[in-house]
Amino acid sequence: MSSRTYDDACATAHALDLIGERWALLVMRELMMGPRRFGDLRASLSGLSANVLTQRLEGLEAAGIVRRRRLPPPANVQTYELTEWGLEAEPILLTLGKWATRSPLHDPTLPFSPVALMLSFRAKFEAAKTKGMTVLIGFRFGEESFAVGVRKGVLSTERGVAVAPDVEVTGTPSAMAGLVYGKAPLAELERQGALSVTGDRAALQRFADLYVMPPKAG
Amino acid sequence: MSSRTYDDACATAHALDLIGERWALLVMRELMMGPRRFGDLRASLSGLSANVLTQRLEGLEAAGIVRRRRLPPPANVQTYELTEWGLEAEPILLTLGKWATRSPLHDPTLPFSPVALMLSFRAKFEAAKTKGMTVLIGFRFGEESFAVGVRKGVLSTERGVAVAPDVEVTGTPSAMAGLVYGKAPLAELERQGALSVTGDRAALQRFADLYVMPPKAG
DNA sequence: CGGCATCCGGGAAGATACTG
DNA sequence: CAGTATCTTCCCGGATGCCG
Repeated sequence: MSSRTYDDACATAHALDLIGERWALLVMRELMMGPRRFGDLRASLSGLSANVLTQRLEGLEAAGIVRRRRLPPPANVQTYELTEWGLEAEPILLTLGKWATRSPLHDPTLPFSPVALMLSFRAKFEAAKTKGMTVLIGFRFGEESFAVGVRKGVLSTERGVAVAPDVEVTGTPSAMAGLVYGKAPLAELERQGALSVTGDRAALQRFADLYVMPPKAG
Repeated sequence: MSSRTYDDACATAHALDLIGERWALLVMRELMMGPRRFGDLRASLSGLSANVLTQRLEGLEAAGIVRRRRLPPPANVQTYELTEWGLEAEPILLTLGKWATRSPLHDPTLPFSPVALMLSFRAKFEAAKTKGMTVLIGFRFGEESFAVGVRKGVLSTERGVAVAPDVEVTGTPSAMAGLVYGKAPLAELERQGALSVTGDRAALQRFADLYVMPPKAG
């Protein structure tokens, strides 16, 4: 792929040859919840310029991590999606995220993409904390909707509108992260208009209470 | 750290801000089995030039991942070691390695550092396969020695000379990888002089048989 | 507008030489 | 041995423009 290789038989080094270039893993992150279009990726990754995105998609496609698909007419648009093997890279993203949560330099006030929020739910989920909890939450972040459920100690996160959810939340991923990770009071977030909630607020709060932040390092 | 940041609240993106620069994760890899000196790192990471290594060590130190320690006289040399939090990054390396093992482009004939071999043992170890096996192996790769043991379904890998091992192996990490991952016949490797073994060859073979390669992707 | 070339400035990476 | 200084090369990031 990249001409600048590590020339190292270690599989970890080879992984970095494949996906160690700037933006590559974040492009993969945005594809983790399903296919996306060129413009979607560009919109979710501010700072990534079009030419670099083109290069990354080419590289990832050549490596067998991303596949491009042209939808049949009348849609006739091109989408990018992860291959099966590309999807298997999810633990890499989750492990990186879990580790960096302890960084003293981490600034949670920066922009937060919807997909990143969903993956963070997966990364920090602990089945042992659910105690038989069952809940289905519908999220709406602008145009993007997600259904998040907990059932029998298993977390499910899917793109799409939730059917008959216990509670529906509209707002920004940042505000939702403030509730879950920053432990901001739900009533306060609603009062500010950062989140608007319809349905079972207590269920949403129970979901947020599943998550606790590890102590900072150093 | 790096002035070129992703400006993204996602913890995964922040991780890449911290350790996403070229060579950073491989420097951390070489520190995973204990403190090392500047020259050790350079020797293990061919292609990494001194100025870049200096920059990475400075950056990792500023981020709280690496600590530099000056040994007291008469040694009086400087060593670099991972902080506690830096050590916690090990799952990142293992996850990357496990994923990349399925890459069709992976070339296992390239140079292989001793530490990389030890970490690969950890990454691909499966307790369920050990079936009560107990074995202690001493490895010697040039100046570097390691003790690798399996006991009660737990793998231990430490730097240093093994005491009363079942079997001792001298050779290169690549040759050992050929035995374990390439399933090269031990007798053949010995005949070629790639490995020299004293002690219980069957125990070494049983250890190698713990490992199976997953199918390539694509 | 989506996708992808092209050009350019700045900065990081890579090789070499040099210093205590 | 452990870095530092310098120079070159190449990648990244931004802008522009071309086509469907």
